[in-house]
Amino acid sequence: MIKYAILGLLHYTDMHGYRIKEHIEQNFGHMWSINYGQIYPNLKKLYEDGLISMTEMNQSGAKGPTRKLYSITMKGKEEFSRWLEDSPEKPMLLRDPFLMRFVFYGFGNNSRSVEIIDNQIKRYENDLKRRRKNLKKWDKSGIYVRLIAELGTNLNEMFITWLKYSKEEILKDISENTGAEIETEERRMAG
Amino acid sequence: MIKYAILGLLHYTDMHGYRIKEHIEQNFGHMWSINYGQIYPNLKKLYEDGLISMTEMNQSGAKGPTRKLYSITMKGKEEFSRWLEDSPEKPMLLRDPFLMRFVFYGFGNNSRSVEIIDNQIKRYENDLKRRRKNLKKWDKSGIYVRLIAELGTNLNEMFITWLKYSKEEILKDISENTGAEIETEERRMAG
DNA sequence: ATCTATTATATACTTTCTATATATATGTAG
DNA sequence: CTACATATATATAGAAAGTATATAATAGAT
Repeated sequence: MIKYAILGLLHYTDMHGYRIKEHIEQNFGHMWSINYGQIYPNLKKLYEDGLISMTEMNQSGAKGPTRKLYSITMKGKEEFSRWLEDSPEKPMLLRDPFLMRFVFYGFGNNSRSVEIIDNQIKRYENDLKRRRKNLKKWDKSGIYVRLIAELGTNLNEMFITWLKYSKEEILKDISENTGAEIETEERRMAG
Repeated sequence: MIKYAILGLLHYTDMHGYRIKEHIEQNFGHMWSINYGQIYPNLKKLYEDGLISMTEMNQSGAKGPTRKLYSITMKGKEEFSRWLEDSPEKPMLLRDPFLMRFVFYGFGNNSRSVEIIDNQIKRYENDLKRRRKNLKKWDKSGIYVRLIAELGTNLNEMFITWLKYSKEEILKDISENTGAEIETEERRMAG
């Protein structure tokens, strides 16, 4: 899929690997993150397959080694279009180390869980602030990019609401079962 | 992370690989999916590291090759607890072949995009129906599992709302720029 | 007696992700 | 003026996650 993300970005303008990462981080960031270890091997493969072309830019005065500027070819555009109009095969995949832990918090220490939830709330409130500030910026990038940005803030808002609700529910649960909680605590200390 | 998911599940009861997959699909399904190719190598590794123990069950009358029943060890429980109380390092990762395409729909055919969006709406409305039907089922599984199930339906609802809103915005945009739309269509036909 | 379905394990392969090495130029602290 | 930090840029090894498929054993249907 990264392959197609790169082909998509090259529709806007020619880019080299480093710039592609910057671009993704600015535009998709906090929803999507990428790594050089994903970009460079993909560029290499795309080049070998003739989906992109390359020219080395021996820019004097610029920092770093010579840039390799990539450009999408006709063949690349064709394959991208085919992919774009395909029905998305696989369902959404949500992978979150916090949520992965959350399901198992019943086997752990309740007060530590509440602590971690508080941190998540802070984190996502900061994210939301930043998102809202940048929201207008996307208006000029076309309707689809704008809508994705709005989805980002919606998701963020929903998640914060759920986190706060969860915290209340957990605190209620703790105060209702104080005896059981002490028992778990003792078991934890013993283990 | 799959490693810890397995260790977590083994807190409930001893299980073999096939059962673990079933369990994950029933409980985390449509939010999380897993594969034998992920389970068996992980079980092997966990066993070698002494985090789980294994007994071969030569059950007469049962189908298939002998089951390998795994059980979490003290060492396993300790490592799991350490992980559980850790602060989640990495941010949420959302990977969706539909959304990945969506950002680039500006380079494609608008009516095809609307078609795909309609399919997504149908799909998530079915998901939501199923989720709501199963929601009560999780009440007995403890507060954290229940809350995760509620997050699932919240996410589902939010996404459907956004999809319907997006569709309207796109249709509005199309009717506002009919000239531009015809032009893109012509270009597409020529390419 | 053969075929299909179900239960179960295993592994090769690909893609994605993390970590780190390397090259070059600029700015700055000692 | 040298040494060190910082920014730009490419590259690759290795780990983790995900896909595809092979294999084995048994029950039940044709």
